[in-house]
Amino acid sequence: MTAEALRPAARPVTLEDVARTAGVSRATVSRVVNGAPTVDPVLRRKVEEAVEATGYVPNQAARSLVTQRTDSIALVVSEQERRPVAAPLVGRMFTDPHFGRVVGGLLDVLRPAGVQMVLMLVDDDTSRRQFLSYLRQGHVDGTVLVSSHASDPLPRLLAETGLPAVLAGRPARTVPLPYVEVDQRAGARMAVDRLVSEGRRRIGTIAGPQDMPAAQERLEGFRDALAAHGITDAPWAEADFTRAGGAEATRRLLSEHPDLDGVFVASDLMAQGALQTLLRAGRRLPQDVAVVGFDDSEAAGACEPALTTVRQPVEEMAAEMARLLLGRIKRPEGSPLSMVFRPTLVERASA
Amino acid sequence: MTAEALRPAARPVTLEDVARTAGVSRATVSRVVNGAPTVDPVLRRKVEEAVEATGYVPNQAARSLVTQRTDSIALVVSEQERRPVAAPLVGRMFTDPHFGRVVGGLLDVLRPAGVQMVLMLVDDDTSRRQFLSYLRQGHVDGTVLVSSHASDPLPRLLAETGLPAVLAGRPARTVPLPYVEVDQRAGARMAVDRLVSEGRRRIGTIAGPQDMPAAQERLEGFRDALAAHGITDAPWAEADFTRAGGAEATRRLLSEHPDLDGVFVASDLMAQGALQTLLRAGRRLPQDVAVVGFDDSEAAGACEPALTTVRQPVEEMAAEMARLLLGRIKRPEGSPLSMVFRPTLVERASA
DNA sequence: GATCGCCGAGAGAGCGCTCTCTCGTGTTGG
DNA sequence: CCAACACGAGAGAGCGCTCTCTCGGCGATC
Repeated sequence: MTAEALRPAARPVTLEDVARTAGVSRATVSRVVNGAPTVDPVLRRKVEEAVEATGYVPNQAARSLVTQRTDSIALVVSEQERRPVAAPLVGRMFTDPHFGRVVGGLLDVLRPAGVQMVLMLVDDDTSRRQFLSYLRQGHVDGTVLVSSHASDPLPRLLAETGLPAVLAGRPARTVPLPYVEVDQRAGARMAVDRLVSEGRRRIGTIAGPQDMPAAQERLEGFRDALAAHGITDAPWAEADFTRAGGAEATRRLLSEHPDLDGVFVASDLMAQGALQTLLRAGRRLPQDVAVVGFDDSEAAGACEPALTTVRQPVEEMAAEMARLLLGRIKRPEGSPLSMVFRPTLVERASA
Repeated sequence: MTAEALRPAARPVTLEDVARTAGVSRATVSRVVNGAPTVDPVLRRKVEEAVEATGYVPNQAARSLVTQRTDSIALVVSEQERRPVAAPLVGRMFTDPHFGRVVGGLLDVLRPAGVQMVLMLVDDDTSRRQFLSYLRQGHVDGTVLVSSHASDPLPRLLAETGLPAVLAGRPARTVPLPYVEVDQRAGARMAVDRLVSEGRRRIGTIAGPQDMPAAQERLEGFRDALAAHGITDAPWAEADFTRAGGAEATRRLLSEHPDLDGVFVASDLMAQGALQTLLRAGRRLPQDVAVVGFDDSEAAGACEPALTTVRQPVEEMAAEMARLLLGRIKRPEGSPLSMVFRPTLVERASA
């Protein structure tokens, strides 16, 4: 490696430079770089050597300008507007291990495809406007949108741009965009079936925020499953998908229904809080109260007792989102095909 | 909004179009869009109306091509090479809540600056090469590198590109790049001081992987602090910064030193595992064994008992990295100025 | 009243690349 | 042996934008 190669201040190497050192035209170098088949092997070799010698790297901006592609997509997290006071710096979504799994699953497909991922946060009108204009600027070829609140206008606005996009989870209102999600109702049913098969009859649930479609469906699935077992009483408390929220909601639920012998908690993180509350209330687990979580996060196995939980294949779902999106980028006219994954029950000690 | 505006298939609006509808030249539109001062207010108004009417959004690729800037940076996570078998799809880094806090802190500074963040994972030669060539392509203006392993060649390679970059944490080998980190030794000292002031004398530590500089320094700080208190025996066990690893290492440590009355665990996640092991071994916490963690993650407060821990201001540190990077992008010739933050002790129930 | 200077706007040259079109060469068939 | 053809390579026209340079018009100066 020459000193030249180390100095980026020097004029960057262009196609022209490579062409000159290889003794061919710009067009030929372009063909070689882009793997066109119609190049004489001898010339190809010469060009490759010239590329090597000059340290040439294509300029993405110039390429995008003519191809109208950027080979990158946006991962957009749309959160509820921050409250004016005391909110953490930036949304809590990023610290949720669930989100990390989504990122991992996406990258697993995007990286081999040579597609980069831009991470964006939308949490108010300004950032929403910025994001939409960013999209229209053609800065990314498509979008994966993580939007959890039913009232979020972003899925609709995104659909209206007509640009390729995929949603993480079914939107509250029907929108002409493909989505990927787990069968929430089936998951809740599995949890209830497990609790019932363990002989539990006084079963409650800690539900997620009822302005989130996913949380709504888990609650509805819970109720339907209980009804299917002939149980009409379905006590529940709402929490915010955090550990602390789960603990607090469990306290409320327990004070109103001290005789509970089973709980379906709509996320593992909340289940951690629920277990804590139950233990502190003197319940033995699972003898007195059996608990089933949702997600099968890494923490589930580390709970005390280890958490029986409904597994959703987050990484595979994320990978599928990436594939769906790349497909739509390639053929935008195809019909928006969604995918619903089946959850499975992971049996551990808590139920 | 007209039907036209909704149809992206239609030829996108360019500067030329705006210029025509406003009855001015391209140059003037460009001046208005970029806020140049030397524009007649009347014309400016006309242009703004034309921009509004046409729905014009500047093309980033074209702009980058001439300005040589992209207004985006890369957040690069460099992990140890994956093992060939049984490794999870993509590195575990993303599911670590610590990482989420870093992302949040970065975005907090980048968003107001209008700078986008591209998330990249480097975990083998191929992806490293891809990343470096991505950089040289000028696809991003700078890099924030999260690299934790001492043997990682990436910090050096990154420095050699001469492009703006900031490191999360001090690199093992000195490299001409600014870094941001917490004073690891001081943190370990705070933990030990706390344990000693609680009357503990038989103190061990669960250290992080000793191929990570941060983990090394915490261990060294631990030893130095014990020595300062006249304690020469410093038992320790190494773990991998995971919950399960922390639990396992604690088992080992405890079997060799059953009389331990205090433990400094080099991360909260590992501390969760340590608490579990200690409880299962019949120790009362904190009466029999006091425990101090490191990080002050969200989970620390949710532990049973709540974890006394060394807080590092992750979000502020990340924000500082972003500021440092933006500064270097603006003035690359400035000297690479690093920052070391002071940790604080958060007192809870475990020690 | 002529000259100078200044300010604001337009003209136009690229930025580095892709891609179509054209042309020259080698190959095949009649 | 020549026409028809295939194929590989070069020429050149942009992609949409910024920015320098130039120029017209105006007020100030002598």
